[in-house]
Amino acid sequence: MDFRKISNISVECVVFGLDQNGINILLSKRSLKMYDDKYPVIDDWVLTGDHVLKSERLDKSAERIFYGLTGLKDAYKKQFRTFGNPERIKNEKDVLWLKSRGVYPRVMSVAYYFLLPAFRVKLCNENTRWFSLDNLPKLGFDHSEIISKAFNDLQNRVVVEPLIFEFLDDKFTLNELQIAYQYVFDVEIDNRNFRKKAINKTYIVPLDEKRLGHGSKKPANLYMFSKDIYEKTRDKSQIINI
Amino acid sequence: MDFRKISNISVECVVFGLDQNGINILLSKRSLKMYDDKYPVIDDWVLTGDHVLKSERLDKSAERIFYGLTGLKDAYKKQFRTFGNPERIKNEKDVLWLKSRGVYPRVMSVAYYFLLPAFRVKLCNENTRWFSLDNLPKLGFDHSEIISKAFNDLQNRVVVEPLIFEFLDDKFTLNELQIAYQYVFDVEIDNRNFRKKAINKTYIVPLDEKRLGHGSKKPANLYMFSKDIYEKTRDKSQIINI
DNA sequence: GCAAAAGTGTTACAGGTACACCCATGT
DNA sequence: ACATGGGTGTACCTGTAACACTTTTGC
Repeated sequence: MDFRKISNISVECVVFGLDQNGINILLSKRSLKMYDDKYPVIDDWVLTGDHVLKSERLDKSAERIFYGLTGLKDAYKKQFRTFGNPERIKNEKDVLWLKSRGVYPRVMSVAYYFLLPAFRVKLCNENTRWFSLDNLPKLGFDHSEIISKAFNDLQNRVVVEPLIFEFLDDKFTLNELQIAYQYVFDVEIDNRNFRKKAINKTYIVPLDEKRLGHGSKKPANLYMFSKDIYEKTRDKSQIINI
Repeated sequence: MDFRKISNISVECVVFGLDQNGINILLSKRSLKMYDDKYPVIDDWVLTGDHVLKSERLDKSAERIFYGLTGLKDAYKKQFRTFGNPERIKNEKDVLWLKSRGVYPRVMSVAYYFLLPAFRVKLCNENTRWFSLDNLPKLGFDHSEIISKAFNDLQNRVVVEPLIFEFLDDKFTLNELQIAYQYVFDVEIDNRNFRKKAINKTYIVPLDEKRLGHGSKKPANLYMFSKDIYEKTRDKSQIINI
């Protein structure tokens, strides 16, 4: 195993976490102090990434970075795009940052996104925190673009693959599922119609278990997603939406 | 402009071309002669790719390679994945090939696919030709995997975006459209139902023009796709397939 | 006049949409 | 007893699936 870093290739991670208020992104603080400890030259937020190691698979690299960020090992991840234009880093601060790290300025960033319910991440320091997707701060590098491309890919994929369940706990209520869809597509869904549809899906399996609390007084029935049934019952006829 | 090549980053192009018989892939011959001109050590088929130039955008690189291959400048292209595992090239022949080129063995390949009607490409030498997607030869490197990932991404995307039209001429008949869907999803579609559906889409615009020939005796009505209308009439309510 | 693809209509059923109130429980 | 989210039913309508024959033209 060769642990040296490949100087011109990095992996960047977009972590999407769903909570009651919507979709959030996990960002890290970037700060650079030069003349004065109190007033850093750079003090903003960025996605988390790192250079790929010489003998490391890309997926492993993404997992390593994600683990460093969240302490978690299992979450859905998707490599969705590589950003590598030469003029990608042109902003003065970004150039300064890279120089301070001695990095060659044209870096290919292989970008991944991760999906999970936000509560799974236990934040333990001030340098990492959630930001609401629709209220992001100004980000360093081209990370705003990376996030918007990631979200776009996510929206497309949710139509076609059962990714929505990645945002939920293993056991979830139908209302939680509905809310997840609403946030992902920024739409309102009729609750009665949604439940009918959901209950008719064989791969959304009702459990003999209820959840208390969560603001409600009446306990809600829990369901789970069966990937198994999903794959067995999946057919192509839905397809021709033209 | 710096025309030197980046040694560890390449772009690979998967060119999908549709014709009457289905979906085809454009491949290039790879051959390496060492001891004997008649019996090359390597003589097989691969995707076309090249190293990215030092000051070239990734998209431009893909366009340059595609142009070299087909002589065409305008075709739909999509960057769909980057392949860069260290153990990606392990086959003896592939290692030999790279050595003969003096290339560093861990290369990140940013992979694109292109969509077009096959007839647009005028083939002019023996080293490039179409192969039917479901009857590919044994390919060098990990190119089989790249193609299958590309096709998979394509199938997903066609559900969600109007990519199917990229496979057709600007003016097309409804039967051609139907056949395109049939090949992409490997399904049979009822012609009457399909026509009803298609005619009801406002973005599939009937033209006052007919096409003769093509094996048929009766001329077929031509249609065009209006991206404009598509985008204006697109709504999110189709979405919740769960 | 025949070969070859283009084009057409109806019926039955499934699934979607719109819409407003009662239920179970904790406090 | 009241506040809170959980949960339900119906009528209408739209869209889909299944199905077989006629039309237009070139040869």
